[in-house]
Amino acid sequence: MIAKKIKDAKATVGSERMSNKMAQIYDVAATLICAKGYDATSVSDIADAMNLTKAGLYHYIDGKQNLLFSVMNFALETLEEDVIEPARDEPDAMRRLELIVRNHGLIIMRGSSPMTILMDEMGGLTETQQEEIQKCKLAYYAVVRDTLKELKKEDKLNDFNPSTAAHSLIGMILYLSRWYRREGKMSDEQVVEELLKIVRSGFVKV
Amino acid sequence: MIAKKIKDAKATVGSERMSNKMAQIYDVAATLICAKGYDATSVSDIADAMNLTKAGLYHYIDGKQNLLFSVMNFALETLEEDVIEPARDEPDAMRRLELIVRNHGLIIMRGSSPMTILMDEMGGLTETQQEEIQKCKLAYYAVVRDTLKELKKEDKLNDFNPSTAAHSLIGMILYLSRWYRREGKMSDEQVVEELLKIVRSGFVKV
DNA sequence: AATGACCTACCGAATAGTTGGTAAAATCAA
DNA sequence: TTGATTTTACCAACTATTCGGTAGGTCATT
Repeated sequence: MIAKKIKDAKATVGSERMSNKMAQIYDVAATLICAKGYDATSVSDIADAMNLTKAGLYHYIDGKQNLLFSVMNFALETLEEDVIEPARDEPDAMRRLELIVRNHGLIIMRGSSPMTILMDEMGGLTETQQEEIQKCKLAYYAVVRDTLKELKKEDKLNDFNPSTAAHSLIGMILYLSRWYRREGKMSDEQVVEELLKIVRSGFVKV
Repeated sequence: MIAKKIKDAKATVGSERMSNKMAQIYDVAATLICAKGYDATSVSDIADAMNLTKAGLYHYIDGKQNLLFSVMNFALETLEEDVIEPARDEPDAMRRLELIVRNHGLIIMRGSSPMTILMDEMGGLTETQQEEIQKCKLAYYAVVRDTLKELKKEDKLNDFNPSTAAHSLIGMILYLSRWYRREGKMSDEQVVEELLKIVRSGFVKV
């Protein structure tokens, strides 16, 4: 009880409350940008959705472009924590591949708007920012490709060019955001199972 | 008779020149929009690229939005002529599937900017226009799905949900525009072969 | 008194689209 | 064929609006 009070008090004192608000801003911005596109979303739109004026919102952010950059970095953190980290901890290449498909697929189907923005709104960034994000994307792509290469070494992969196969696999996963609807017939778990079937029989030697 | 022929010829020359110019406008617009995005491409940008003033360009188009719509319809015509028509003429489901992957893949890798726009810039359209384009996209998707269903009936398809498989396949193909570079190591034909390998071993029973 | 969390009111730049023209080409009448 | 008329293919200049961003203020909390 006392502990809680202290925690609450501390929360009030600045940084946590601040970062709560920042998180909320990122979330609201991501939702809007994901729905309407970066250029079509004005700073005022975001401010309105936050029940702030534009100038009020500018108290928290330092420009529209940097806000987009932050949202994208948030998406990359999610990707790192929920997909790459678990994959790194899995020594078996086959299970690692399945983990990647499952975790990345679920993130997208559960509607992570930052993740969608990460793919669609690169043009809104500075060239420097683009390069930084691109570097992270390539690192992710490398994880997938290396896993496929490892499978090939174990003779568990069909005779594919691992690079093309990795891109194709990622394309398949990312495209989920364009067609999967939560109101539809299939649950996200069911779709993951279907994807895994394709991966198992398509990429992996039988 | 001769007079009519001459008139027709002249009419043809006139309207052909016109539609040549229109085609050129669509092409230039598509290239710019594909490179920078719809919102970030101003009508003046397109006019400049056409060596016209904005007012001069407006002589040919009736608004930015309708121009985008026309470009997208142009992409759909390409899809119809170069992918769907050839597929319709192929009775064998297996070969039909291969034709789709090959033809659609090649269009994208050879840099059809209208095709990329078709996927990325739906938000720039009226709702009515969006619905019209979406209808065509769904028709294409249905062709792929029905082909997969047919293969399943012939017992040549692994036990997939044809709907999910169709989406995944299309996602794989469309993603080509995001990673394939003509300056890279692989030729478009080579990539097509890789995709077909994935399709053959992944979607089709061995 | 100082700081954080806002707001009102504004600015400069850019943009989609229009108006009112001109010069040349195409069409038509004699 | 020629002269008159209409149409085509443009352009310079302008309007109205929107947008990203800022200056300078208020007010409550600390």
